[in-house]
Amino acid sequence: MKATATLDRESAMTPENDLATQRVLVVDDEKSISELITTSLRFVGFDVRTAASGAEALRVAEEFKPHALILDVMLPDLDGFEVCRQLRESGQEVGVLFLTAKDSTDDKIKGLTLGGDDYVTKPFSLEELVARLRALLRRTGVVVSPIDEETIRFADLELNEATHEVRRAGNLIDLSPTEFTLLRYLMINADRVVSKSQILDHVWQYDFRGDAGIVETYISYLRKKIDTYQPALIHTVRGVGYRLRLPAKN
Amino acid sequence: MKATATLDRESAMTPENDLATQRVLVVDDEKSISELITTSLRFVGFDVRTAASGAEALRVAEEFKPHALILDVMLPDLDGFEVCRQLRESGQEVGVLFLTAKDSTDDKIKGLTLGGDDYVTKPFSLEELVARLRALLRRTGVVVSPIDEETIRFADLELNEATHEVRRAGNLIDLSPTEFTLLRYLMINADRVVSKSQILDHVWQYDFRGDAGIVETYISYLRKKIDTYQPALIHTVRGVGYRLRLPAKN
DNA sequence: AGTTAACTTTAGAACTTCCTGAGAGGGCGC
DNA sequence: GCGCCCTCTCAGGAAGTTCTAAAGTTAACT
Repeated sequence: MKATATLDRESAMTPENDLATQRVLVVDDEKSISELITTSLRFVGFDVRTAASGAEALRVAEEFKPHALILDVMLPDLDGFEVCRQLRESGQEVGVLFLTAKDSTDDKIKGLTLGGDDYVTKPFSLEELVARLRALLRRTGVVVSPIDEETIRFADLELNEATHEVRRAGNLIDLSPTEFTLLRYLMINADRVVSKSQILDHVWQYDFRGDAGIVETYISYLRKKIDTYQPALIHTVRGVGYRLRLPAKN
Repeated sequence: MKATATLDRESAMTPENDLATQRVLVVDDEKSISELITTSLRFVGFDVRTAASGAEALRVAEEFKPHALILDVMLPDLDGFEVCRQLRESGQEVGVLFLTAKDSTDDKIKGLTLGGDDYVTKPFSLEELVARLRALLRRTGVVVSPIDEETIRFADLELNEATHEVRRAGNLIDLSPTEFTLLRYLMINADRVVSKSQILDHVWQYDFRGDAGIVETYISYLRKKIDTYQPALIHTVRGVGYRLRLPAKN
């Protein structure tokens, strides 16, 4: 499931194709987390390896040469920052997306956004993680895939990943973080029906234990903000899910 | 148990089909469930084996090399996720369709829809299960079956799985979930007579306890929606069942 | 032509799903 | 530590769906 890319003539049908595939090393000692991330990233087209400790990460990185690391700050041996430091010292150009606990007040986290790196707090939603990873790779200059634009458009709706701005018919619309992620998910899947449980799985944090009713509430919020314009774009497919679409021809 | 012999179109064996036959391993400790699934999958052309525990699943998988697993999460020994993990660890590329109770809120389920895997909640209808299994095999890149488009067509009827849109002669038709599943079943079996009990077995959830009269009612609903156009496509074969066909006969 | 079984249609009761408003609770910034 | 924004739960009502049951229609067989 890679190579969604337009194949340029030199690389078409050859192993060089794989050169466009971005390599990500996931470092976390919690198996369930690293599996969740790995599966998801593989599906959206990354080449993924994992490591369960700082030492292992350094070992794997040396031969895998990842374009980016997803790196838990809390590791059994070295901490994430130390792994990052040693990696850079050995001359590897690599973007790092740190995973940290929410209550972490570590100063080191600050200032990361000055460099190319970034961090995501646990628990995260998969949509969020993938979006941040892509933004990081974009910043650190690694090749970008076609589905990796900064602005997603559907009809007169625009959503900008970089600025987090959303516009309908040119008018700026203010969305909360959850509303933003939900709208992005709908836009990525424009025209397809997505079920409430798919939405829940992608947009909400992986440890959310409530029921799918929350999705209805947020759809309602979104409609109030974006479907006060004509025509309505968010449609309910009763018993199945929701779908972003233009008024049906006929 | 029901599961009468349903000879769907795609089970007609030709040598080409044979090469493309996909292997599915069904893992469930409830015999009635695993038999129900097995019978159905066999009739739609899959090569099926079963296992009643996690350990057995791993053993069978090793020599059967399935393309996909249908895997109950609740197993007497290892849980479904552990089976999945060990399988992947041993290097087997395999898509997994998990079966879970409706109220299961297991974290591990999350992310499956981003990854290639998927899950179905019990009780399910066989049409649903097969549709999801096919979608999964499509995603994980295993051989593609002949009817593997997102839209199914018959005469001037179109049914799109992704958008859930149904059109007759280009006109959009609004169907309830049950009507949609019933029409899909008729379309998959276009030109072939399907009995009321076959329909009941495939379209309704396996724990439906009512009688086959419901099928007549739903056929009537469908006719009102799709056979108000000429020519009528849904035909009764008295004493046998129903058949989707064009008037041109022989 | 009459009888019977098979099928069709309709009506409506029971149920499910969806929408929305109100409000509790938590976190963050001022 | 106060207020504001955001998240989430819940509950009532509206709308849509499912299913049963009964009455109407057709076909098949004598």
